[in-house]
Amino acid sequence: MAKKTAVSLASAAPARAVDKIRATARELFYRQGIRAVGVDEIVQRAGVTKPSLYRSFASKDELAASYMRDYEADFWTRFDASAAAHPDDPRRQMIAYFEMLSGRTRDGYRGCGLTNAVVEYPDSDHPARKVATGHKAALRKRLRDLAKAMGAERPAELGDALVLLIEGALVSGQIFGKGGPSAVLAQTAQTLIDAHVKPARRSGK
Amino acid sequence: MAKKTAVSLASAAPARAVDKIRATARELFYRQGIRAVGVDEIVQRAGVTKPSLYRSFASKDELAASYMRDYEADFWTRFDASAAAHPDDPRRQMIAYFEMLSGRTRDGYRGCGLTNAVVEYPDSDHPARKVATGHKAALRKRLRDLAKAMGAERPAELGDALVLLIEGALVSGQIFGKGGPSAVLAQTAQTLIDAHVKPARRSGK
DNA sequence: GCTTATACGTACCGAGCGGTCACATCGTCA
DNA sequence: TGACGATGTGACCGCTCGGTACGTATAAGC
Repeated sequence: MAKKTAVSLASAAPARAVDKIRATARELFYRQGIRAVGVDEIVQRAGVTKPSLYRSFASKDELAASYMRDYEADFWTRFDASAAAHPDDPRRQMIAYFEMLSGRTRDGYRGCGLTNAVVEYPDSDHPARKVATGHKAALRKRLRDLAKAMGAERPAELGDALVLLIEGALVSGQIFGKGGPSAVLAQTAQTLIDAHVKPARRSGK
Repeated sequence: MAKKTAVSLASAAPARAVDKIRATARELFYRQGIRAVGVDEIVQRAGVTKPSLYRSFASKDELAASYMRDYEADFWTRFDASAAAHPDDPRRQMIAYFEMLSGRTRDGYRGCGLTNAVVEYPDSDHPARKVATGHKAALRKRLRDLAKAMGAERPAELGDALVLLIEGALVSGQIFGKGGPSAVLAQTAQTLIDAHVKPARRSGK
């Protein structure tokens, strides 16, 4: 009842099988890990059937790769949101991201889906791992560009230091849980930036 | 031939089944991940049989927990070696560890077995995860103590910053491989320590 | 020499895995 | 009305998973 026509009325959920699969796989893969979740569980929780899954995805590995792409898109959405809050101030952009991340990695955080996938699949040929490592390379470049924009003396070094810090926060969140070391995240980033962006023309603080 | 009596002649290898299982499981679990390795593969590569495994370990999960304990012992061996090289100089001890770690996380590094296990097993009841998180808590405390010994103004904060850095290096090593951000590891640690251990009485540099 | 305990192997189990098949059903648009 | 695309049904595949019942070799102890 009341669930009829009007298919393309923007977000008037048609709820296609493939979309339900993506959403469910995403939730289960992220929460429990990719290897730990079977395709049967996915289709059951999604309320669809296995042939529907394999009509849209060539294999479980490809579904995992698709999950990676979706996760990556969300990552950049969050990352860009921090940047958009402070236009023309790369330093504040960076700190804003770390503050957001500090909050995110505190509670029942399960880490970064992309980092977790790299850990789960050491084989560099795995489609999910390829997406994940590609994203990390892009993030590394982005941080280096940001470091350059901040006026760091050696941008590549500051960028890499921030990579280490971010990955550390991502993984420490799920190791230590609530009272974990992520509380010092933003302050630590601040310290590193201060050390690399020396004297003249510091925007924040 | 020549492989008879003399069982307890110290290290005159009797090569018991359980030892071969531990060594093989360790190698496979570390390289491929715990979930990715079946008990059949372990016993086959170890040259033993399944009942031999289950006579020494209650389950695969318990074997994984045993692997965690072995890995942890090796971790502390490496950690203590860095410390022993610079007695009575906590600052140099810490830097020495980071330098060693920077080298380790460069080549075909597969990350920290303990961290990887936490990622693989999000369920906090899993025996392997319990060992791993227990170890990480001990490491955190150890770093805090070291920060205190260095004379840090806020030891807990420096300790936690170093936790983030270490975990970041551990996981970045397997994400980025050879040219990864671990190259800046020791320098970054130095920067953080310098910022926390303020003016008077700095040993190194 | 016979027993006993220790250490190990052969063969097997039920269940779940990822993946596929032929066919039935439903709603949509022409 | 008829054809089409998307989905569900239910059965099935070969394989691998973690785990076990039971038989066998060996070396020490009396």
